[in-house]
Amino acid sequence: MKPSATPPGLDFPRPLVTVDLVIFTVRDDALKVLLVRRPDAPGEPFPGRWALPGGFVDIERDASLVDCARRKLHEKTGVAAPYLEQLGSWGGAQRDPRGWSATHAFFALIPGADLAPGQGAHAAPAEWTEAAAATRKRLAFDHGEILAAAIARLRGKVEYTSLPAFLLPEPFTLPQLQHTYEVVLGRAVDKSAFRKRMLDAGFMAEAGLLERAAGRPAMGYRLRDRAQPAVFPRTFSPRDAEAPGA
Amino acid sequence: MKPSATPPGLDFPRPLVTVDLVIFTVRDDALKVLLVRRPDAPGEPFPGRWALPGGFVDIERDASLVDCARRKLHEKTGVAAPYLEQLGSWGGAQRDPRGWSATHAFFALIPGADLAPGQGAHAAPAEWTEAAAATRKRLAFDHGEILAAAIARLRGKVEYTSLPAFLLPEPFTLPQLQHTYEVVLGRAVDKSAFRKRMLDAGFMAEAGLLERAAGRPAMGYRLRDRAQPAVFPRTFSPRDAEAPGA
DNA sequence: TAAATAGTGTCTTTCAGACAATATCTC
DNA sequence: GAGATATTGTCTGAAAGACACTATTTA
Repeated sequence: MKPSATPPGLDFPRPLVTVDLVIFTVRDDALKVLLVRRPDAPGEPFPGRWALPGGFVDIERDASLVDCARRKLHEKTGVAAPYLEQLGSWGGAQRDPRGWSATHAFFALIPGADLAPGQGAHAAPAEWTEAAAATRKRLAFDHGEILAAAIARLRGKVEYTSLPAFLLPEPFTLPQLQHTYEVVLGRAVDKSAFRKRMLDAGFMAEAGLLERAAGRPAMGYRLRDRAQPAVFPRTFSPRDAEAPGA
Repeated sequence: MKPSATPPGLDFPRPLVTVDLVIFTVRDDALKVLLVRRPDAPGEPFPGRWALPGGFVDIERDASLVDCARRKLHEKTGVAAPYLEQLGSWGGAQRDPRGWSATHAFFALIPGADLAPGQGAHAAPAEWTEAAAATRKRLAFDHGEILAAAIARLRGKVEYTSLPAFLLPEPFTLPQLQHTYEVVLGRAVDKSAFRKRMLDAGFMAEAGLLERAAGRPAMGYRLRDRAQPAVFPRTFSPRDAEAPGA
């Protein structure tokens, strides 16, 4: 172990350091985000309030910030290797009553099918909340602001990336993917143009025909790269050119 | 003042928290970034190495991370209100020999004309380095990685935003702006298409004709909003669709 | 008038959007 | 065949890229 005495030159107060997660999925035709309840124990800030899942960085266990995020995500959802992207950091004297704190926010996309209702064997009660409804809740800390930034980033990127593909279990069909886009964007997109764009981008590989409940079977696809989304040279509807994340 | 005793439940070791800056400007037809030399004092990590400007968050002085970034930027360059954007955060057990540390990286764009050579009345020797050359130096900490991320973000965003306008002193002309784009992108862009795009985006206001050394005077422009860049619905050259930041 | 730089016009190609038509499955 | 869903084809309009042309200054 390392010596516990603070080296000279470093004996000044340090901020609290946390990692928070905005975990998205699409379920029941709606974009949902995972919220947890703050504990009610005495001394806890924002008791009983809804908050983003997260917590302090454990410098004994976590080798890096991303490791910490991945660990917390796995604890909450049971999902091991989702799409995970850094959203940004928020820090200041006022955001946590326990003192100057800085949080590193990540956002994750997980397939709807990966969510058994009670999954994530963790203590705090968690709930999948519709994104629009979640922004209207008065969340703990500055989590309302972080959530809003995450939704803006997701919506913005969906206009010109293949991000929604990470919200679907594989293999998926083009109509399913289109539906996911429409749910996240909140508007309909043209079928023909959509298919041309997706197929031309070349980020999917065919994975055999999939039977459907009714109608013609659809081609199934898998992602060629589960780590990085494809980027399109144009946004979907030029009429509302919206900003990218960050 | 607040009690100095650590409240119960918070008595675990905390990471070191820093802010680092990637400060860009365009000067002498090149994209440049500000580097500083690490001190040579004993106990200092990476003595004598080049590094990004930055340092520890001072929880007494800095109300927030952005405040801290703005303060350090002003100390180094004398520039008060530049374009400042969060780049991301890097944290882990290995990046600083003094212990588990997390840095919040920002990137700033400042006009070339704002740089008197010796400006920024600060101790450490600082130097404007060509961006490409800076990436080849062996920087302290993980600053090489941070710098690479900043350059990628800048290049990516320049494809579809008005960011280069923040690298010019006002008022500026369209040919000057085009030249700045070309310096950052490292390739020529078509004059006609460029002008159409910039003028249609409507982020500039006319500011009177500017005399030039030779040739016809050019219209001067000012930014309507010095805080936010304009976003174009398409990238410049569809042939290389490149990713946005973050 | 020549040189230099700023600004505009025109043509072509590309491609998203709209929407109609066709294909393939179940019942 | 009817209904449902998947997939493809065709037309059109808007806009970017290429590039030639015009405009306004100084020497």
